[in-house]
Amino acid sequence: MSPDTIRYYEKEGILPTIERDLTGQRSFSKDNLDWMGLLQCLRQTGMPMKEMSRYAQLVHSDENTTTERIDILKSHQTRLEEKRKELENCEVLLKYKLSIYEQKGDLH
Amino acid sequence: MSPDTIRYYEKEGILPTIERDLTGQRSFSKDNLDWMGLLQCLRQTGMPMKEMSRYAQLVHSDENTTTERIDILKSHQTRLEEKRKELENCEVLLKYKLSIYEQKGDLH
DNA sequence: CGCTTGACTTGGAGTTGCTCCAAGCTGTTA
DNA sequence: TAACAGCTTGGAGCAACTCCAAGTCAAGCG
Repeated sequence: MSPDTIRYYEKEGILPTIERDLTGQRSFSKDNLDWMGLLQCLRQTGMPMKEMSRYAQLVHSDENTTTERIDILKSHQTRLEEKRKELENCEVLLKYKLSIYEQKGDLH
Repeated sequence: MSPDTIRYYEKEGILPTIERDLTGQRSFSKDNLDWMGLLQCLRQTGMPMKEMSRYAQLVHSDENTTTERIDILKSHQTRLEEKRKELENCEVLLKYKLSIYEQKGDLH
């Protein structure tokens, strides 16, 4: 995660305000790093900011928000399924195109 | 593909200017549709516009651009590999989180 | 010790890739 | 005939970064 991205996430409230050392630079706690790992994982695989934001809100809430959190994670699982299918389709198409280029050398 | 996206791709030169019928609406040829299918496939799986743009340019070029086209497609294959790994990591993490929610009910 | 290099800090502007909007035209269906 | 769906346009808006200039600081090197 780039410092720019971190600042952006802080501003959006998805990351907590991270502690600074004596010179004013961010110093990440183990907890911070774990949370950032999860965020990165979710974001990389296409969860929208709004959903991550909501999840962060739930995590920091006092109330029992377990069921909604589970809903969010499960709906992300189905998103992963779709992404996997897209990847597989694309792989098949690429292999086909490449096999044609190897044989003949022209076809878009 | 939404009409908005199509217009955008036309403007960027990734789609050719598509023929219109008597009433001025786009009428897609089989060729158009094939090409759009490929674009959608590549885009969904994370190829940047610039690269698609370059590929489109090569396809419409008179010269023999086969080797560069192959390079582009192969480099996209490795991109797919990375994406697959990201998906798998995320899947593992989600399963872990969900298992914990099911047991205990709290952990971000 | 001084100097350079590199990585961070800030607010704000710029970029990518759509996505939506208002206003208008066309063909279909009731 | 009237309403409706779906297209057309240029241009505005949006998500999620990404880059920029100007500045601070710590470590490494001669």
